[in-house]
Amino acid sequence: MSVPRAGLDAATITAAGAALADEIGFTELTMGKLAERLGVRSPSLYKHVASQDDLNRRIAALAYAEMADALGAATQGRAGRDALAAAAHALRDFVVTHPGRYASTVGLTPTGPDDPVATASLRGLGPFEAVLRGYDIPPEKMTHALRALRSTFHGFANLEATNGFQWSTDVGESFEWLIDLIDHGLRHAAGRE
Amino acid sequence: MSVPRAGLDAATITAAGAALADEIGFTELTMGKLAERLGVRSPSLYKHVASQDDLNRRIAALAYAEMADALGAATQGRAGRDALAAAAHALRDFVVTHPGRYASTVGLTPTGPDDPVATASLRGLGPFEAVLRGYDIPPEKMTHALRALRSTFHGFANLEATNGFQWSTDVGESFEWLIDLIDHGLRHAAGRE
DNA sequence: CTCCTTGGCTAATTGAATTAGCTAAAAGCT
DNA sequence: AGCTTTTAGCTAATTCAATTAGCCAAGGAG
Repeated sequence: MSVPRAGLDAATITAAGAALADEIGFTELTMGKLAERLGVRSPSLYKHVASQDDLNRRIAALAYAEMADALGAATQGRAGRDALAAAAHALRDFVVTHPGRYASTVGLTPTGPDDPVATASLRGLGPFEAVLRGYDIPPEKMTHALRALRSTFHGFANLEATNGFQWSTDVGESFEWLIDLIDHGLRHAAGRE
Repeated sequence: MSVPRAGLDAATITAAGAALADEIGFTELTMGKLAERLGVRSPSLYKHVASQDDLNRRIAALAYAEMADALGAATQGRAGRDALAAAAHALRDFVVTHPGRYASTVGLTPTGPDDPVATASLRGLGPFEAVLRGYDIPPEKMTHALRALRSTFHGFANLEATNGFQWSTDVGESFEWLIDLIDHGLRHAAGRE
């Protein structure tokens, strides 16, 4: 009796896992549910990914890569406050649209410098670096500025994603306000010594 | 044969859980390990807490309360950039000293406005509000400013806690730089219209 | 001293990850 | 086409943590 193969591979599984995580929530993602989604039994997944942790890392790496692309596209041809706002909005959109993917990136400690997660998260910084280039930050301060941008926008995204904001005051407005705050801070930083 | 009771209650269990989470990592915290630490069998814990999720929420609420106390103490009698820096450092210290407690607060969606987690996290904002009072922020912008502070410092703490910073450039220095950035941003916000 | 509530225990259930070992599908080779 | 080898998917079995059921004694109330 011919039963054709499913034709799975790590990339397909990772993509399906990311999609499912977006639908049902990252913490709800399970090998069993993912297998079912792919029309396969859970042990079969282990022919392509080593473990659930491995799967999670692959999803996170994918998410970082997609974020980098989205940020890169959004900031193309823009500079200064314009680029900053575009990057911030692109990141926020990504988190809203792909909550599961985003959650996969939160709280994952890279195992080492060669970990795909580490590499991908580094690559995700590229667009932020491009944004900063428009601010004349002294080169030796670049790292600080980069870290500041990451902290700020990931912090906001994270709070928003977990319902951390309680009152009803418009969150979008707060976001614009935050962009202004950072813009002025960076502009000032460009000036000092 | 008299076997004396352990004399547990929810508060004791929560405290022990928080301490254990700090030691072995929040994700490693398990009902079994916690029970063992308390010299009791795991089903016994269910006489005091409803589930692991319930336990996690209690730990998170405890963590928020402790953070609020630490921030409050640190900012006592300070104002302006001074208060800002004190709050930021206190938060960072807390995260470094109590990684498990901090992790418990990340990614927990409050179940409702009456959720102890929600209440405690709100209470945790008090000190930030006090800091902002030293900046003459227009009252209608206060919410935005509060959200900005939370985003920024939680974002930094989170990245640091998960090894998100890769290069060796001194993280403490980046932290100081970030404080400056926010300080100038807030000062500017106080001025505009 | 007796009754009643309640905290802790053992045994059993459930659900998810993961491993072992089998078989047939693909892919290569002649 | 036939033969061999690799490998993807399957079922069965294991492990481990959460949780529930049901028992019993400890400790407080009268």
